[in-house]
Parts: sequence; structure tokens; C-alpha cells
Amino acid sequence: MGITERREREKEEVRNKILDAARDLFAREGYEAVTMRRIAEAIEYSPTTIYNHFEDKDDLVRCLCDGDFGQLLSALQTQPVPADPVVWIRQLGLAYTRFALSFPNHYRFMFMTAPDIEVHEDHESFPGHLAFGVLRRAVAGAVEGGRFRAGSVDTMALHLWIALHGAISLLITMRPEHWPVPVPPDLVEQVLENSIRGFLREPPPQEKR
Amino acid sequence: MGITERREREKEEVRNKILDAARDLFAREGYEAVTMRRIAEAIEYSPTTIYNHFEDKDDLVRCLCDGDFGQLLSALQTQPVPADPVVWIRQLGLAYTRFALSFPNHYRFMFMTAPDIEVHEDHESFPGHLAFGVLRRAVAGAVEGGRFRAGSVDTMALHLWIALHGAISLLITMRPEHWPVPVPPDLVEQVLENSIRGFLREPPPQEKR
DNA sequence: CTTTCTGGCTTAACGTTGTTATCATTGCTC
DNA sequence: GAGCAATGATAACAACGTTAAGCCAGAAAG
Repeated sequence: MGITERREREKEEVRNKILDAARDLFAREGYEAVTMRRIAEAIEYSPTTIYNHFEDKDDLVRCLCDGDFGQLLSALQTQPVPADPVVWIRQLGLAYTRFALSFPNHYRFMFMTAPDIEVHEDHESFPGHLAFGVLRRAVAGAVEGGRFRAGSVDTMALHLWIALHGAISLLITMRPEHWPVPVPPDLVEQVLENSIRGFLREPPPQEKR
Repeated sequence: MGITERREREKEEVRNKILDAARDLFAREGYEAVTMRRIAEAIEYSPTTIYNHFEDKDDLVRCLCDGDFGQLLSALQTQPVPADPVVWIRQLGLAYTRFALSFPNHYRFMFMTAPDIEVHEDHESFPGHLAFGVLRRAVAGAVEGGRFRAGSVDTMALHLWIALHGAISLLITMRPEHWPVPVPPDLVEQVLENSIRGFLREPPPQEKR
């Protein structure tokens, strides 16, 4: 009865080789560069073999991004939760940013590209939702702890996400020389700090410098 | 001497027919649907004719977006400037949003897609810069008028733009059912108002409601 | 041991795409 | 009328995603 297991293991192995080759192309050169034929050449299989493991190119890249984003998520969930929920929020935002800017093509595909057709029928499994759940918990902690002013936790978490996404997506899309003003190196931190400040119950102490 | 003028006029005419056909395809079905052959069929010319008027497909779509975005810009510059700079900022943000959500493919191409190669060598002519210039003037007015707290006008305008872009780009990309929380219909207005509030010198009066 | 069958893989091909090389035609210039 | 510049069309190329057809090792059945 170990035969089918070995077969499945071999199949999984090929699947991972495909994903590795695709990840390499994707991370370095983007979606357009991920070509069935280039993947096939890299793993020394024929292009059609890929279709035994993935429905089509979109399915492949989606599996790739879901998996890699899942790793970010587990990193978010694994790292220790600071006592101060505001510190926690800052930490989450920076981890999110670091991932996005390290894997801009992943981020672009997941949050800046409209899917062709209906996908992720069970919306809860989408890694983005789980990541958002973590952020929401942090915001809820800040509200309960009195650090944030009262209000809709969902709305505040949403606004934080939107602000981060705005800065990140523009950084990914536009080259620095195309911006209307010089881009400060800590732009995302600024935006994050600004948004947080808008939700604080009391203005931050003035002893800052 | 009217001959060359007539020739240029005819050439311009064909160019406009190309742009019109392309705009129709682009606005309705997006970048991928804009096909040299479909454009050619629509205008009853051969596909290669398009290359007499545009360098390649990217050049075509870029000209299209630049032109259409230029119209938004002139609308921004034409409309009367309110006495209250904060009202002005709100007005600019809403006009920007209306354009983006009315022409999501235009917006996607201009602000959510990385250009393949160097483009727009003279950065000042990029319509986005001019639009940002208007916003900066409005913010400067708010600072000078004492409505906004003191600080870098560039930074405040940048943060406003980023917040708007974050909300708009997510609305364009994600279908409502994929959001982690229900999307309020006035999301962009919320975000805009929130950002403005963060820059106000004094908290807004409480007579609201 | 032989036969059957099944799943994984390849070869070859189809239909599109952007783009280019080549050529014809038109009509201005001299 | 000869040359020339521009405009357009035909045909083709290379690359793409994807699919149909068949090959073939190896498990399953007799």
C-alpha cells in the first residue's frame, strides 16, 4: 500500500519543482516572464506536464502567491505579541510592508491585479483575510485598552490597511524619479504613523525631540 | 501650401480613429482586449497602419491615457476655486476619485502598472504631476490660511494622494465580496475626510448632527 | 508469466498575440 | 515625366497559452 504514497510523493516533488522554477522567474521578472515553456525548460519537463499539476497559468501563479503569502502570515502569527497594541500594530504594518517590497510581484498579483474569473470561492481561506484578522485583533486590543478612541474596529483596521496599501502600491509601481515630489525613504513608516496618530485617544506626548 | 496641412489633418484623423477605437476597447474590456487586429478591424485599416502613428501598443495606450487624464486635469483647473481651501481639497479628491472609478482601466494603467522601459523623459509633462500641483496649491492655501497645521506642504499633499490612491486602487482591484469586511459605499470619502482631519489645526467642531 | 489497463509524459499542433520586412500605390516636387 | 516621400497592405516570424493524440513504463489482473 506504500505504492500510491510514493506516487503521490513523486507527484508532489514535481509540483514543487514547478513552483520553485515559477517562483524564481516570477520574483525576478514578473508575471509576463513566467512562461510555461521557460518553466518546462528549467525543470526539464515538457510544457504540457505543468497542466497535470495546475489548471492553467493563472492557477499556478495563484497557488504560488497563496503559498508564499501564507508564510508571511504564519510569520505574523508566530512573532510575539507586544504588550502595547499600538506597538503591535506598528510591527504588523512593518512586516507587511517588508514582505510587499521584498516580493513586489507577489504583492502586485495579489492586491493590484483583478482576477479574470471567480476564484477563491471560500473567501475565508484567502491569506489576506487571515492577515487582516490579525490586524483587526491588534486594533481591537488598542480600542479595548483605551489607546485608540472608540469607534468601529473594522473601519479603523480597514483605513490602516488602505493607507499602507496606498504607499506600498505606489512604491511598487512608480520609479522614484516619476514621483511629483522626492520620495522620503521612510514613506511607509510616515504614512503608518500618521494613520495611527489619527486613531489615538490622546495626542502623542510632545517629548519627541 | 495647404497641401501638407491637409495631409497632416488626414493623418491626425486616422490617429484619432485609432485612439477612439482603442479607447472603446480599453475602457470596456481592459488592456489585454486592446488588440492591434481588433483596432484595425474597427477602423477598417490593416494592423500595420497603427505602427505609422504609434511606436507600439504600449505607446498607443499611454497616449490614450495621457490624453484622457489631461482632460481630467483641465477639468480640475477649470472648475472654480472655493474660498475655503479645505473645501477645495475635498472637491479635488472627489473629482479625482470620480475619474478613477469611471475609467478604472485608465487609472490602472497609469498608477497601478509599472512601465516596461523608460518613458516620459520630461517628467513635468506627465499629467499626474500637474494634477498633483493643483492639490499642492490647495494644501498650501490651507496651511497659509491657518486651516491646516504647519508642516511640509509636499508631505501633506503626498499623504492625501496616497490615502486616496489606496482606497481607489483596492476598489478597482478587489470585488466587494473579497474584502475582509463589508465595503461602505462612501469608503473613499471616509478616507479622504480622515486624512484631512489629521492635518487640521483644530479638531472639527462637534455640531455635526 | 502474460495480458490489460492506467496515469504521467511527450510530440505536434492550433489559434492568438505583437511586431517587422517587403512591397505596392499614391501623389507631391522638381 | 522622373524621382521621391509617405501611407498602407500582405505575408510572415517568433512567442505565447492551451489542447488533442498517442506513447510507454509499471501496477493490476488473469
